[in-house]
Amino acid sequence: MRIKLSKASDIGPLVRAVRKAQKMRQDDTAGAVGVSENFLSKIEHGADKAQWNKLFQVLQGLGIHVVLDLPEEARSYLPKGTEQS
Amino acid sequence: MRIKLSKASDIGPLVRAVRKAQKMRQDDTAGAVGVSENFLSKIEHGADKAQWNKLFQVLQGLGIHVVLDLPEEARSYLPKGTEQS
DNA sequence: ACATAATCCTGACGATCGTGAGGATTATGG
DNA sequence: CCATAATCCTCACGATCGTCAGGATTATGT
Repeated sequence: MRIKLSKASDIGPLVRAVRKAQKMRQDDTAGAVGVSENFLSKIEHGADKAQWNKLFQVLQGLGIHVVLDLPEEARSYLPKGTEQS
Repeated sequence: MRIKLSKASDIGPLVRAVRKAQKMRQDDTAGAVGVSENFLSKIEHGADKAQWNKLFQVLQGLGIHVVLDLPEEARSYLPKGTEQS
């Protein structure tokens, strides 16, 4: 299921949906993923100033893949060995 | 052109590739997007602790779309009105 | 090789983060 | 309706950010 973000804060509700689907509490997923419960709570509510690595950590922990859709013209400037998908 | 991120820092080189494809200097894109040249430089080199909103700001400015790929089970927990793609 | 452009690096500053702990508030189910 | 779970909120603290300014380093083109 692929969803395009239109605002930085759009990521929050998606995180929550996936956690709910996992039948987990903020408490455990936070622990399992390695962030504070406070942090996860703020994220789910759309806090958009979080640090990218922490946020990515949460996404990975929940099994959410991040895909970037970039203009075709950029292809030739990509570092070699860049994976598709 | 879709690329899946495997590390948080993977985003950097992609930003650079798109900027190059635009024939722009860090200087201008930074200005156009509303961040410092220093910030953009660090991002392109894989700085992963940047704030998500600033980073997203750069992606948007460059025309890079962010797509989240989440498990199908999460569908029913999504807030209504969630856009696909 | 040279001159200039473009990028990178460093340090300092104010602003903001993420965490932990504690208490309020809201859901859940018996 | 009540008890408990789950989530949220607030505060203070140390850590880190993003910006600016300046100088170094690396690319580019002639």
